[in-house]
Formats: sequence, structure tokens, C-alpha cells
Amino acid sequence: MGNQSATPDPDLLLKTLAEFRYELRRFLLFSESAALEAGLQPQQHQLLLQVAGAPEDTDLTIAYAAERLGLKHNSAVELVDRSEREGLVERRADMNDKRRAILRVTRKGKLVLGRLAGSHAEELNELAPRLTGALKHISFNAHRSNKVEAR
Amino acid sequence: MGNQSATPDPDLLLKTLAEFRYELRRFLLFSESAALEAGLQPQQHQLLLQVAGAPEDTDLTIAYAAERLGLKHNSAVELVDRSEREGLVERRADMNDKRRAILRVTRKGKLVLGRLAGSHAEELNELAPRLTGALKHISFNAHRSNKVEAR
DNA sequence: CATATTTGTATCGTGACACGATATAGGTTA
DNA sequence: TAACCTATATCGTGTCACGATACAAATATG
Repeated sequence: MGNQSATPDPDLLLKTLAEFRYELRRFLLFSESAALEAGLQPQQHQLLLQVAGAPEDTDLTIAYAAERLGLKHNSAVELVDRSEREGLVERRADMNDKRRAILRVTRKGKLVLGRLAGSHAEELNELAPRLTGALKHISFNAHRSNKVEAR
Repeated sequence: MGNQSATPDPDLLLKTLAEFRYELRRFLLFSESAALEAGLQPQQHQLLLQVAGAPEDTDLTIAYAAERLGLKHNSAVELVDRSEREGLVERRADMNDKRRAILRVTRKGKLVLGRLAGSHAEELNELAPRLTGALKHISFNAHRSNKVEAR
């Protein structure tokens, strides 16, 4: 039987995953260096983005920022500390619940963030095809690997 | 001309970018904890993936790994050091160019990597729609922001 | 073919930052 | 009001990426 035709490359999934992570890393590198050039630490950029880009009805607490950034609470506290020191965000007291610190992006923070948003949209625009392409390959290959298991 | 229409939410781009990064972060969190549970540091996982998932005709040098992981050369050296110590990869001499170290994933490394690949494919399968959804919104919005600039 | 330059990898000291453990004040429940 | 829970804060520790530097091997230049 002609197995010469298909030979579906046992490492195809690995190759596709590698390609996907590579494109992802390139985007993250772009984002990091864009943030640094704009005067922000990459994580500060992410903090501003999640606070300024949250739905209107959200309580902008430290805990919210932590969840959105995938950080533990204490790491978020430290990130807010550093960002507040540089005038990017402010803590305001919550009168309903005095334990809480409500976050607010300052005018300075919004300005920098706005500039970054534009360049990120453009970059993502270029990245999108490669990323979604890799994703399609993976989902196609995901079923096969369920049958094949470890090699 | 008609800006009277739908008050297109000045922060829509920020919201979409925030959502995109959130989904991305969730995937990375999944990947990191999957790696740790499999006994790898997240970066070791990425090293294995890029070495094992490289095209056949690639010279698997330290420099290649560095580029693929978005690291400086010296950081890649250190990552390979740590990974070699744990028996995940090996350095082999390149007879053509004795400066080079050629990387090879050990059987142990391949085994762990194989297991991770499966779960990642499944996870990406679930993530893909949300990610590509956000990407579409962004590319749609990218053009607008070119005209609007900083707000 | 001897020397200068470049390339690939390695070493070392430093700094940023995320974390676990712990603390404390403010809410909530019994 | 005591016991418990929740939200934020503090502190010490460890990992890791980096810049600066070193060195050996390859390539270019005279």
C-alpha cells in the first residue's frame, strides 16, 4: 500500500506548535520593546491596558488587576506600587469597602497607553494571519494526537 | 461626514486589546503550569519545543535557539546549561565548525515534550475561537485608530 | 601566511520581578 | 463580641534575563 503518499510527519504537531510559539514570542518581543521605548516596563503597560480597557461596570481593584494579568495578589500590589511611583496609576479609596484600593489610570498613563494601542493594533494586524494559520493547523492535528499518544 | 452614527466607543480598541492579552495570558498560564507539572521549567519546555520542532534542515545551534525563543545568546547558553544538567538536551560537537554546539533533545526530553504537545493542542483548540475573535476586532479597529491618533 | 576582524559560545556580576509566608485592617457571620 | 474571611501590604528569597567581558575558532585582509 502506498504509504509513500501521505506519511503525515509524526512531528507535524511539534513543528506547528513551535511555529505558533515563535510567532507569539515575536509579538511579545515587539510589545515589550514598544513599551520600553514609550517609557514603560512591559508589565506596567499590561497593567494600564487591563485597567483602562476594563468593562465600565468593573471594580478596578488590585485583585482584578492580578487576575487579569495572571499574577498573585502581592505581585500585583508591587506592580501597582512601581506604577504609582511613576505617576501612571493612582490608588483611590473605596468608601463602601475601605479595604479596597480602586485603581485609576492617570492622564499621563492614558497618553502613553493610547500611543501604544495604535502600534499594537497595526502589529497584530500583520501577525493575525500567521497566528490564525498556525492555530488552524493545530486544531486539525489535535485529533490525530489523541489517538497516537506518546511516541 | 457622518460621525453621527453609532458613537463607536473611543475605548473599544483598548478593550479589545485588553481582552486579547487576557486570553493570551491565560494560555501562557496554562502552558507554564502544564510544563511545571510535567517537571519542566516553562522555558525549558520552550527550548525543547523549538529544538524538536525545527525544520529538518536547520542547524540546531545555541544561536538558533536564542533567536527562536527571543533571547540573547548568553541567556540561551544558560538555559541550555540548566536543561543539559537535567538530561533534557545534549550538546554535540559540530565537526565542520568547532565553535558551534549542536543541540539534541534526549529521549527523556522527547517523552515529556510529547505529552505536553497533546494537552497544548487541546487547549489551543479551545482558545482559538476567542483569540481569533479578538484579532478580527482589532484589525477592524486598526484602521480607525490610524485616523484618530492619540486621544 | 600572519594578523585583524568576525562569529559562536561561555562566564560572571547585577537587577528586576514574581513568589510564599506573614501581617494587618476592614468586613461578615455566628 | 468573638471567630472567620477578604483585600491589601510587607519582606526575604530565588530564578532568570541581561550587559560586559572573555576566548577559541573561522574568515577576511594585507
